[in-house]
This record gives sequence, structure tokens and C-alpha cells, in this order.
Amino acid sequence: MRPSQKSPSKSAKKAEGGAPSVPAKKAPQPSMPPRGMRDVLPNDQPYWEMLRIKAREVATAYGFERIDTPIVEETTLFVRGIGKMTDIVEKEMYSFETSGTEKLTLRPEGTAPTMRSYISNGMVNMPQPVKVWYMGPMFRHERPQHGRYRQFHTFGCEVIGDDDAVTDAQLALMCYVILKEIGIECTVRINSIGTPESRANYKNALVSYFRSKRAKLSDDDKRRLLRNPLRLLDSKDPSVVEMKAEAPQIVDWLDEDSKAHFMRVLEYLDETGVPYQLDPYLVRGLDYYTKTVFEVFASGENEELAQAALAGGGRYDGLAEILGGRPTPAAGFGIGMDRVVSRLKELGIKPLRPATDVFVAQLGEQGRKRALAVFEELRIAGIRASEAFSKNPIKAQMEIANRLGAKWAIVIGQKEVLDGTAIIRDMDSGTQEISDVRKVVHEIKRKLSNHATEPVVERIVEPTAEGETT
RNA sequence: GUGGCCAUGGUGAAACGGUUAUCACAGCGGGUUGUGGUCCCGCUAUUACGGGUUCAAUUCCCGUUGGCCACCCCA
Repeated sequence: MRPSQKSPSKSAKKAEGGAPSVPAKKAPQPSMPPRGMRDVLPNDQPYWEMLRIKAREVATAYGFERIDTPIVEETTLFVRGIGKMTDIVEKEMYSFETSGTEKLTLRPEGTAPTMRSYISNGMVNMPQPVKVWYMGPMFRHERPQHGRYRQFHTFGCEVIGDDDAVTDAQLALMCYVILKEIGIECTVRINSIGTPESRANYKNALVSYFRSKRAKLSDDDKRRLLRNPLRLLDSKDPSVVEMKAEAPQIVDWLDEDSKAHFMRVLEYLDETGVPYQLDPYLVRGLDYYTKTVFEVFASGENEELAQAALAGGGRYDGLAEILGGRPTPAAGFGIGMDRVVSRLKELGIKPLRPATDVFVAQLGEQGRKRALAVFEELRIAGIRASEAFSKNPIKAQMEIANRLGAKWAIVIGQKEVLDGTAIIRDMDSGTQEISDVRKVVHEIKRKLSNHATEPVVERIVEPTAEGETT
């Protein structure tokens, strides 16, 4: 998509003679959103709305409440929480300094802010666990690609103050349920990365294994070996993939507690029937993860692509302490909403659009005034009504009524105003009847209740009551 | 951040050095301000931006911006 190139300078008057000559106005590069950021246009909103509604519905059903944290946080929150060595912190943060030398960052993810909020608001004193969900934009300065934006949107759930394996399983289940119920088939890939200690031991084993094969590693992978050996497991280099088969696996290095925890998570997952597969090479990029980690992948041909990951989550028992709170176990997940929406479109899933039952058409100035009042009556009565009062030709209005799928049109013209009547037209049959204008709303209500007994073809997306920031 | 490919209207495409840039869809207007889903007519692009080569550039070259793909990594 590209904005139109209409020349904006056409109407710009040249400087008057005598005035110092202004350099010829360069045709400006048409305004674009910043790289990797985009507009979500009205046409796409139904997809987003479908996801938002489902996500909050599921979260609510599982006992979660909404939380909103600022979009900007102190930079140290992410440096400490996500980890200095991670790519996010090293090169992807939108950081800036205010005049007061405050160092701030546009949030790159939602977990650290949520935990920060838990700590700074003393939520330890609330009934535990605290279960919250959030939805909103996140920012990472990466090279944009399909399914990867600099501003992207996450729906996330966090359970803070609970170390039970059943929580981990339920969180994975929630991801699955949300996606499944809007029509996306997916699989959960799951692994355990244990405690920081057991992971450190494993890391050592992994390093010594790959060190013995160092000669065969690419420069990139050599670098990983030094900096972040776990990442070697994601390498796509065929020779590394081959070596992986013989490499030590993290499961064998888990401490007893983590191992038992993981077994229970899997048992619970078995119980729910969520399709999952063990992925011994799944290691998440953020430092705060402990024990369970999982990612949810859309089923399909591109399954292997990293961008096919629609959601990711896991347990992060160490985060609270890192952020200066008392040790508090926690787990959560985030769903990449942009990716889910794009998947919905790929699958040809049709979102439900707001429907209209009645269209109010008018003719002439008197008709318009009366129609304006009738429309208000309908709206107050809770009837889904539409209009196009700014259009004059009745034909254009009827076209719109038709496009909107209105079941009835109310037509009010000069004649009806004089008679105190209104025409009710059945848009399916084309038959019309005349009603007293004072009873027309009542009449429509009556028709609607009869209509409801017939099979409803189109389901309706109710507009959200409150404004969303996403 | 590294490398590669690409850029024509709101959308999807065609033209690939030479007269008014073609087609479809969408949009808007009209077919006597009283009636929609069909039909007919009309309107809607200084070919992303800037520069260069040429008698001539949408077509070739360079830069910029943006998109896509791979890497990196993640949602």
C-alpha cells in the first residue's frame, strides 16, 4: 500500500514578484508512517476486533483481569529484566533521554512492566496469584519483515505468585483456545530450561561439546558459542543441525524439581487435549525464563518459519527478584496480534462485521429533519440503524442500505412529513407499508423480534464499549 | 545491523525507450432529489521521491525512502 501521490504543490502559489526568490519547492517525499509501523485501516479492524473480543473473553473466563501499564518505562527495567546480553536490549530498544536526563524506553514487551507494576503497587498483598491480561503496542527497532514490525501488538496474560505446574499448562491451553476459537489450528511446542543453575550446567556441557567441533562452525555460530551458546540450538546451518543430534539435551541436565515440574505440565496438557510436541531445542531469548517455555505455531506449510510463531510464553520465577521484589514465582504468555491477524487473512477467515437492521432514508429538507429525529429514536431504542443524511438522491441512499445489509429501510419524504407517516420497506422482498411516524420505531421493534425467530445468518460483532488503545 | 530482490491509480495487474499509460475491481457522480442488489454513461495516475543518460524515460543508471526474502532474533 502506498499513499496517493497527488501533487500538493499544485495549488501553492508562487511567491509574488519582488519578493526574494524562494528556492523552488521540492516535491516532498509523500508522508509515510515510520519504517516498520503501519496504520490499521477500518477494513482490517474487524479482524482485530474478532481477536480482541475472543482474547478478553477467554482471559475473563479463566479469571484474569485487565491491567494497563505505561507504554514508556525506565530503561533499566528492561536492561535488568530482559537481560543485558539479549538482542532486544543490545540493539532493538527505542530508548531516549528526556531533558531531566531520565532514561526511558518504549516497552519492547509486556512481562517486565507487568511485574514492575506488581511490585511497585504492592500486589503481594492481594489474594495470590494475581492474574492479569493486557493488550497494546510494543516497540522493537528491528529490520522489518513480514510478520515482524517495529510497532507490534501483544495480547498477554500473566499469573504472578503461583508456582504450580497446572498454571503453566493452563496458560499454554489458553493460547491454544484463543487461536483455535477464532479458527486458527496450531500446535504448542514446549520445553523446560530449568533453573538458572541447571541451565548453567547445561550451557557448560553444550559449550564443551561444540567447542570440540569448533572448526566446523561458521563465524556467526562461533560468536554464539561465546556469547549465547543456547542460541546454537536454533542455528539453521546444516552442519550445526547435524551436530545438534549428538549434542547434550537440556532435559538430561534438569534439576529434580524442574524435571518433576515439567512432567506435571505435560500430564496436565495431556488432560486438556492440546496438541503439543516436545522441542528440546526450544530456548527462549529472554533471560528471565525458568522451567517451562513454549511457543505456539500455526499449522501449515510455513510452520518452520520463526514468524509462524503466533504466541510464546513460559515461566519466569526469577524476574520478581531481579526487579527488586521479593522472590515470586510467575508465568505468562504473549500473543502476537499482528501475526494472528495476518494468519486469519491467509486462511480466508471472514470476520464478523457490524450489522445494521434498519436504514433511514430521506427526501427533501423536511424529510431529512424528520429522519434525523427518527434515527435518534431508533438509536435510543437500541436498534442498529444507519443513515446517509448527507446524500440527496434516494437512489444513492438505497444503494448504501443494500450494501450495509439492512433488513428494512424507513423512507421519509415530503409527502410523509405532511401525512405524519413513514414508509417501511422490506429490503428482501421489496414490499412496502405505510406506518404512522410515531409508531415506526415500535413497528420496527416488533418486526425485529419476529425476525429473531428465523435463523440468523449473520452473527454480529458488538462494538466494544470502551475505547481500546490497541 | 548484514546480504539479495522489488517499487505503475484506493486494490490487483498490463505496457519495458517513442504519439492522450491499458484493463479489471473498488470509489464518486449521472441515467429528470421518490426507492437498492442487474444494466448503461462519465470522472478518478504529472508511473514512490530526487538526480543522471538520451532528441525522447514508466521503461536504462545512481542516490533516497519504503516493501519483501534470507541472516540475526522474536510476537
